[in-house]
Amino acid sequence: MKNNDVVQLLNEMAVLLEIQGTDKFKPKAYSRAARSIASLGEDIEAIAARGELTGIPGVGKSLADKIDAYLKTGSINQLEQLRKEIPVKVRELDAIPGVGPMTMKLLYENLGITDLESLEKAVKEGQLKGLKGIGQKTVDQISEGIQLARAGFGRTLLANAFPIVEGIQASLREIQGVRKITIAGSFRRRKETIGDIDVLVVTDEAEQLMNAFVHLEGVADVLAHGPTKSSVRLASGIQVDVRVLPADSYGAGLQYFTGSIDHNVHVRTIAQKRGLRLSEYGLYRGDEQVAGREEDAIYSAVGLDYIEPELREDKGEIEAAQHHELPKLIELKHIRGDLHTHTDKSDGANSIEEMLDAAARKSYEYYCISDHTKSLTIARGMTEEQILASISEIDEFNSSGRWKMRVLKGAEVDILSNGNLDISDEVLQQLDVVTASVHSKMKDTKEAITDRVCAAIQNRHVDILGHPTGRLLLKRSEYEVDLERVFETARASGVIMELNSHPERLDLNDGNLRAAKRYGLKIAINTDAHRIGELDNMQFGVFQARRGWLEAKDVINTYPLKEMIKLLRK
DNA sequence: GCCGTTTTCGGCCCGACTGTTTTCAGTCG
Repeated sequence: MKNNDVVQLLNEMAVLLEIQGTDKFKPKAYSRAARSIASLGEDIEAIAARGELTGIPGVGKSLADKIDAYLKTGSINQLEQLRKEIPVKVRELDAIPGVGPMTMKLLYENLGITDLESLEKAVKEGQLKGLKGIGQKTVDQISEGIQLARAGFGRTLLANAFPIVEGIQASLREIQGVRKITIAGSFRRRKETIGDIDVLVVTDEAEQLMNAFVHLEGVADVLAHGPTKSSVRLASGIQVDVRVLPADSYGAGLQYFTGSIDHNVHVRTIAQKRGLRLSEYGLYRGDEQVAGREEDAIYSAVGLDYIEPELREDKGEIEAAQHHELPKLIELKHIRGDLHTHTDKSDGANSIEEMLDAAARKSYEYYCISDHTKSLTIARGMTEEQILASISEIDEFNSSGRWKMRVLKGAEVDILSNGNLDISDEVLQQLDVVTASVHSKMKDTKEAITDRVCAAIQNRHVDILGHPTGRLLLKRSEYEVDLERVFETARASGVIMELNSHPERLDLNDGNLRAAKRYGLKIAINTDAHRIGELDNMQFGVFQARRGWLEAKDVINTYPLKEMIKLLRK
């Protein structure tokens, strides 16, 4: 997927245009488009192929042409031209906190600095001090920033942010005067990875809170320390921002700090058109506060239905809210079972009984055991004989009455490089749920992988396509696959797409879930649990499903057993 | 460069903090 490349190029152009300084708003338009594409989820090449680039918020005719040019030729003329005029390695310098376009311009024009290396040299030789607006503190900040840029402070998996957030909340709660603590930002929007943690606090003792906050255990660096806004970097690298607001502004603050930025800009523009002004302090007509204490009152005062945080990406949710057409999002309580789980019969850590006991504690109505199959030797995949033995075992479990829920017989079969499955049809037809997944040759061409997947899901025994893009967040990008063709084939064959809930997978992602829904496909939210604790990952799948605008009816494992079975292929 | 219950031109969200300044520009979210 080239989405990230396009994002980087547009961001680079935004900075270069800002350095050029001819038009104040053009760079903003480029950044906006970049953000919009960054949060797409869907493959931008697929969108371009449909000729729908201008359907992306913030992308008009001119940017669509540039993106097209990049996808076709690998370069954008205007960008090459800009790079010639201003040979600053924007992407390198932009990674330094506190250094923006104006600083880059100053450094380039006065000292000829174009990259991290030449900047570091200039700092060491003491050339920076004396430049207009640069004092010792700025030099120190840049010096530290160079190290940070080199270290590359990345994003954090949503699941990994949970314990950090809990720790912060517990510490802040102890501080005198604190009345309310809420985590906003991308964490509240349940994005698959988060860049920082935004904490909103209502307190009677703002100064005391901020002093305590910047001295919390684990704080490595204080980036800002004011009476209403402070910012630190933890030793773990993650940045935490705290905002203090009066109780009367709590709802407005929550709305504002939950974002996303594009969602906020859009809502504020609507407020403006109604003669109102919206900030984190409230919604105002002149000096009079119209709303502010409650978040939902902000939305209703500007004519919008309440928008769930997971939808706040300015991807059509505001228009839907105006027309009372928002989806009624799926919730964890709707889930009646898990259709993709492992045991120690393949590469799981727990026995089948241990997994079933744990699943039963979740009051599931059904639960499917789906261990790997033989060609995945690294996972000790099961042979046909072993699967047959496991089928008898599960039959016995079901008749024993030991577990109230129905135990379903399944397998996660391997899609071989020729598109065949590694288990015979005779065995597959005896299973209740067959999930087919790609685990090998992920670097094949797009055409080869797409052919392979499409061939596999046309096998009439396949019910679910497992983790359809194979990505591992922050580790491995998705394999090249034409999802449109896969969705088309799945629709024709009645195959269900998996939303794998593992925090590193969350595959399909939000944008692709929406695309799958457009194709009329049903989704199965599964944990792919390899140990008891991972059964709890179901919540992350549900978060992602919500970001993909899914309702309970779109997800097969929200249906009662009999209806769910009917939704599977015959 | 984008965009439209003020529309195809003329707008473009809003505020906090910092460092370097005597009133503000730059950066960030």
